[in-house]
Amino acid sequence: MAPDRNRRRIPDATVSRLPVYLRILGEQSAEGVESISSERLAELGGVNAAKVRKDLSYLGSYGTRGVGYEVDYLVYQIRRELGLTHDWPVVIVGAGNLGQALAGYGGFGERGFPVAGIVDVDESKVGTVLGGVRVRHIDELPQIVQTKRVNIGVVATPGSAAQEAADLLVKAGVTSILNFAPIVLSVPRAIEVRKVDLAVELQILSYHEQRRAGGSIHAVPGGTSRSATA
Amino acid sequence: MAPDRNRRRIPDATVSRLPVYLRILGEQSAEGVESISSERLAELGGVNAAKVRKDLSYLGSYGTRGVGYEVDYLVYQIRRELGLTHDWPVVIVGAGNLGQALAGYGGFGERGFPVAGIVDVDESKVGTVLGGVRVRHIDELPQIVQTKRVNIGVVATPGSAAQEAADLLVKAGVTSILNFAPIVLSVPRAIEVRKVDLAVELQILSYHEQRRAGGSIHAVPGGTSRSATA
DNA sequence: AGGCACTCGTGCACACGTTCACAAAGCCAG
DNA sequence: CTGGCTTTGTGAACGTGTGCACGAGTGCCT
Ligand SMILES: NC(=O)c1ccc[n+]([C@@H]2O[C@H](COP(=O)([O-])OP(=O)(O)OC[C@H]3O[C@@H](n4cnc5c(N)ncnc54)[C@H](O)[C@@H]3O)[C@@H](O)[C@H]2O)c1
Ligand SMILES: NC(=O)c1ccc[n+]([C@@H]2O[C@H](COP(=O)([O-])OP(=O)(O)OC[C@H]3O[C@@H](n4cnc5c(N)ncnc54)[C@H](O)[C@@H]3O)[C@@H](O)[C@H]2O)c1
Repeated sequence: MAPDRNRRRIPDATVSRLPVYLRILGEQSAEGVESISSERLAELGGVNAAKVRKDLSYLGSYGTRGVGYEVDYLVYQIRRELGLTHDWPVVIVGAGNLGQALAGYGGFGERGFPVAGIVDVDESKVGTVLGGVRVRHIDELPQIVQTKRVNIGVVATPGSAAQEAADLLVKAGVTSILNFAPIVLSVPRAIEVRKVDLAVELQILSYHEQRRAGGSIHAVPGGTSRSATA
Repeated sequence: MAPDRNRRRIPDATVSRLPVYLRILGEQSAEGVESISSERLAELGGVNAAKVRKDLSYLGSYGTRGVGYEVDYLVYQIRRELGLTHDWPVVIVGAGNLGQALAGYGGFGERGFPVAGIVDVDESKVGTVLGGVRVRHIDELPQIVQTKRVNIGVVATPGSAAQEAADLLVKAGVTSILNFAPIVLSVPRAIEVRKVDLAVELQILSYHEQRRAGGSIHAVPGGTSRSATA
């Protein structure tokens, strides 16, 4: 059945850049800019102009040759393609350091991802209020997911509890997971998982630092020439 | 420091997976496992076995055919390649929700990235103690960077202040930046920047959710008749 | 010693992503 | 209407990443 997920597939690399374009276009729109060229958008987004055009071409031919792209219309098209025409409530599992920071961060709701709930096993945390949301016991997870129609879950538990948290999220009906714990989650194939691992990021930076130091161990500050982006 | 330090470059994709292997190997080592095959490591890391072997081959030929890899030795080699043979102190700019969560997170120090300092412009935050580190005024940033030999800076300010924070980090002598603010930083070419943008991650998940619903939800009433003539 | 089972290391083909380069398309001035 | 200028959209070349398939070592068992 429906062997063809018929819609033209947008390359992963492009999907990961569309949110960046979207944010920039939103800012430009707020500043009253009505039209923008791929060149300018590329500059603001720190990418190549041809890449911008190719990325946008996957949405359709929404530019005007010789002129550029109409900002508001492009915002609309990207939002539509990303499924941002309506809110996606999220549920957070784990109300520790990170869960609290996430709950207390207004940027989520603003961008269409309101926190529908936050749950924890720790009784001492249940009942406290974070960012306007009351922490509830993890047993209430299924109920939250169902009544609030939550599709996206966030795992913010220690690594040792992350797989269990993911299992509970899946059982409750969540179909996408954003995982902050430093482990590889095992989930059914149909579940989309994205991982954010700070330790990995730092270790990648470490690799480059180590490599930079290659010849002589001590890095010399200063002396760097500013990149002249206009 | 032989000229041979001119080690062949390791592909980015591999560098980003080495930390994952490292964590798994550490766990295995702690459990008393002495030897591991590429197949098993691939399973634990959620990747393809051939990929594991190819990745590890960039470090040199440290496996034993017919047997596998010696866990502790591999840990040593990966740590060496990633530059994890010594600590890399980091400095955090911005002691808000996120900065506090980061400072209060022990996992950093454990993995070789101790928090050398955390700074903020907000006088009311200066002096408070987070995760054992006292928040200092941003004017003290250069001093922290120099006395603690910090190479890595973390930007955890609002987007509007992130470029300024990055500029100050660079001026203070930092050469790698981990950016949590949702903007594209402009820095000298020599500076390595990595970005962690939660909004982007959520929007990517949104894309897949929207796509999943594709068949049953009619998002576009009548508009844009783009037939699938390819 | 020889054979066998196992697993690494890697050549190769293919998929995916990036960038260049240019014709086509649109706008505007005169 | 024409010519000149700008910018898009995309074919094609190139680079990077992935995964199969298999030769080459290694250890064990008989
Ligand atoms: N805090 C950070 O800055 C940071 C940075 C990088 C990664 N992380 C990762 O994020 C995760 C959370 O970090 P943290 O600092 O918030 O940890 P934390 O220990 O402060 O909080 C974890 C919370 O999860 C709860 N919990 C434990 N088991 C649970 C379960 N089975 N179900 C539901 N809740 C459960 C605990 O009660 C606790 O409140 C960890 O995996 C950590 O590695 C955190
Ligand atoms: N908190 C989260 O869960 C979360 C999630 C995703 C992204 N982010 C991003 O992380 C960044 C920080 O988020 P937050 O929730 O911690 O914000 P926040 O407002 O709680 O904290 C920001 C801190 O930065 C300080 N600051 C402002 N300007 C500064 C400057 N020029 N120099 C030094 N410090 C300065 C402020 O005084 C404040 O303490 C934001 O860019 C946000 O978009 C946060």
